[in-house]
Amino acid sequence: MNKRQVSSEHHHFPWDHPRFRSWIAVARACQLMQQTLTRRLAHLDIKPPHLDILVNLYRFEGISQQELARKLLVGRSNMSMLLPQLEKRELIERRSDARDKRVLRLSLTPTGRTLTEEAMEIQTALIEDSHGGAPIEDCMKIAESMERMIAILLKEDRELS
Amino acid sequence: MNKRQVSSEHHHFPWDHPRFRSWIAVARACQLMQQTLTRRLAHLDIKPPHLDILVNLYRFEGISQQELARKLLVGRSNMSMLLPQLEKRELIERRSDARDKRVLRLSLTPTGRTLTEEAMEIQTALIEDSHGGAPIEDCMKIAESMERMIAILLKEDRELS
DNA sequence: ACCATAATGTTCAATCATGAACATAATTGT
DNA sequence: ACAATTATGTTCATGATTGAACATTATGGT
Repeated sequence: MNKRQVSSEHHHFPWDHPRFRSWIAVARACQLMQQTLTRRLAHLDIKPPHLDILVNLYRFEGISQQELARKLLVGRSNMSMLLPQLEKRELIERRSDARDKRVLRLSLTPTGRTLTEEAMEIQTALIEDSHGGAPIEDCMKIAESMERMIAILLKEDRELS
Repeated sequence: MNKRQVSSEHHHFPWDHPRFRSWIAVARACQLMQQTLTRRLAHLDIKPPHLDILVNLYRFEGISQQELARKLLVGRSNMSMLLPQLEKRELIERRSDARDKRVLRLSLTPTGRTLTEEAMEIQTALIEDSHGGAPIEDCMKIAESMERMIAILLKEDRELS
């Protein structure tokens, strides 16, 4: 059915659109995934936002707070609130850059690295579990679709700044 | 040992797993979608959580707060916080059920209905935009995958209650 | 009928995320 | 060189979400 026809008809509801239904499913799956991950991480005393940070520090040693915030699609102020907590727990370190005195370079402590590895195991296991043995090719196609969407949405983002 | 070392059979880092990368993409897409939707709804003075509520009231007239919370995968207390706001703005009504004096039956006011229709247009348009003309069949496959995941995760949910 | 249990909704304190306003440091244009 | 602009990080007030404790009402077992 044609998009234009659909949107000009009288008796159609958003939830009758395949794209709409599909997107609702994606959103609900994300929500559930977050909640389940929160439960499974509870015994490590970290939450999904912390894990996101730790994984990125694991991957990109020496990243700045700004870069980190951009990768995570959150505000800088969010990092300013969360990172000192992780620093107090001695999971991460913040050292100021000699060249640019504005930036703080982030890295994991040995303790933080160990914790991150444990947490990543949990996350990976959850992702495997929740996929229930679905074929890898499906995953790849989903990833493609999502990355296209991300590109489109980021473009809109940048256009209004 | 080289961090970047990856065998074709065994993935050493989470981000080398197709499922992991795919899931990260899904999560980021959701995040961006929420942020964009928040911006596009701003002039109506509602946010995505409010829209979720309104759409469900549009669809399921007379639903209770408990049922609504279950559909939205949020806590009952969340509804107790948000619904009075919408009621004060005269977008919804809450009438107590005669048969069961515990439950409050929810419905949209005419104003609320109109606002909901406007907001749903915006949401539908955003979903269409962000998909960038991807084929409907891809959407359907994604929906299937997500619904399978939702089923699996809900099962785990119920098992520990 | 009666007591125990479950279901529904509210309140409250705690936590998370955000944007605006701010301070400091770097960069650019002239 | 210097003023204007941009970039980085912090602080603060605000709003969203949660879970626990609570009050009220239904339901079930005896």
